[in-house]
Amino acid sequence: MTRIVFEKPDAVALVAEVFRELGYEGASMSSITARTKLSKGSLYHFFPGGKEQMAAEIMAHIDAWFVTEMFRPLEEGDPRAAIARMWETTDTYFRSGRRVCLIGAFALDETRDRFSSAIQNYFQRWIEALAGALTRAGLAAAEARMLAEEVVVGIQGALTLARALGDDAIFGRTLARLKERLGAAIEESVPPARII
Amino acid sequence: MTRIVFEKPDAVALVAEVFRELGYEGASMSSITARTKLSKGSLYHFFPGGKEQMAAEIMAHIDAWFVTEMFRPLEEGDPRAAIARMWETTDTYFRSGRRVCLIGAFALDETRDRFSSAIQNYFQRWIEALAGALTRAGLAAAEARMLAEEVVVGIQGALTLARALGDDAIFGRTLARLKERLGAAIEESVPPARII
DNA sequence: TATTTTATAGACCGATCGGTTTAGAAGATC
DNA sequence: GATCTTCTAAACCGATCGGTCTATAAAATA
Repeated sequence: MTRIVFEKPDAVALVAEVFRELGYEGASMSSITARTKLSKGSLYHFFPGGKEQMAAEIMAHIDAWFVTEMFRPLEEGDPRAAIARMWETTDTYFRSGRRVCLIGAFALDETRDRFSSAIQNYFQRWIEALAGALTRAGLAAAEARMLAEEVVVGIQGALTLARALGDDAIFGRTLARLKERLGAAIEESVPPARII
Repeated sequence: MTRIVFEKPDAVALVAEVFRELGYEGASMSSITARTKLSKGSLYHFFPGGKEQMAAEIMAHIDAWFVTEMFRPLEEGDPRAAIARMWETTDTYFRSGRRVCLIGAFALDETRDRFSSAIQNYFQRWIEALAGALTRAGLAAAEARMLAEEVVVGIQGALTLARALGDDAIFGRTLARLKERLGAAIEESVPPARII
């Protein structure tokens, strides 16, 4: 028999796609083995805690990726550059609306109760990181916070509607609209010194 | 033994709440019987087609409700009044963000493939009905369409984030923001005759 | 090359899955 | 009140569930 060998990071990524497509409850062990080609033996070798551990590690992996690629730049880097990068990262990560947000999907059913703190942390950090960047770009804290919330809400909503309507274009339009709105808000708030 | 008697409309509503909480795959027959107090006998009497029929009838029921309470008024009634009513209906129906959108949740995993046309119709009609009302209120068709899309996207995103953050307040804030934006757009487009 | 560790394949387990059937209670019709 | 239809309760079904276990192949270490 032909034996296929996997490394754990690959296993995490492969299983993640199955959860993304089928949801936590919808992803049965047999569907995971069928779609990833990982046998049950391999899966339980990498994830002795079973489905729950798989989901937990996947979420941690996604979170870590967003932290380095998006959150930390927003928190620490040049705000305008980091925001520009955020639009690209978002569009690329979600494959222009064709890929659902696993963490957002987990939030909707009772799967949320299993992973509530991971889910909460992810969205909270996204909103706060973006709000921080907007504040450093010159916006008032309250306005920055509201706009950051609007952006993350818009991204999640657009992902839902892109799937619901079977039309990715809505994701691109939403991203463009949000980008413009943020750009306009930053423009308006340029410090007086530069206007005079 | 005490026998509990149900009528079908009640059965639909009760089962709907279970799907809402657990998702389509997460809602097992045993969890449905446990939460609704409907026995398997009753459930298969009302829904001989099993889970799939339950979900289909629930979606049809939700759709019909939205048609009479929201879509038709937007399509046919006074646009400003219908839009005002829409904000109230939305807030009430989704219990200020504590209740998820079942149709939106179904859109995210492969449950979508079972009910794709019902899901698509629901969101398409919402967007088009609202765009129609905005057009009749004086907006250009393209702007109306964009704003309508923004509103439905915002509502869906806010529902996701309300659950994810465990904070209903975001739903109210989003609704208020969208309401204000729509109001401003309508104000701006009052016909010249009324300005002069 | 011998030994040990790591990872894979798949049979196997009890529990639960969605769904069916049967017996009979409650409601409706006469 | 007899009859018929509607509806409920729960035992029951094969299939699938998530998870365990064993044998062994491959890789790493010696």
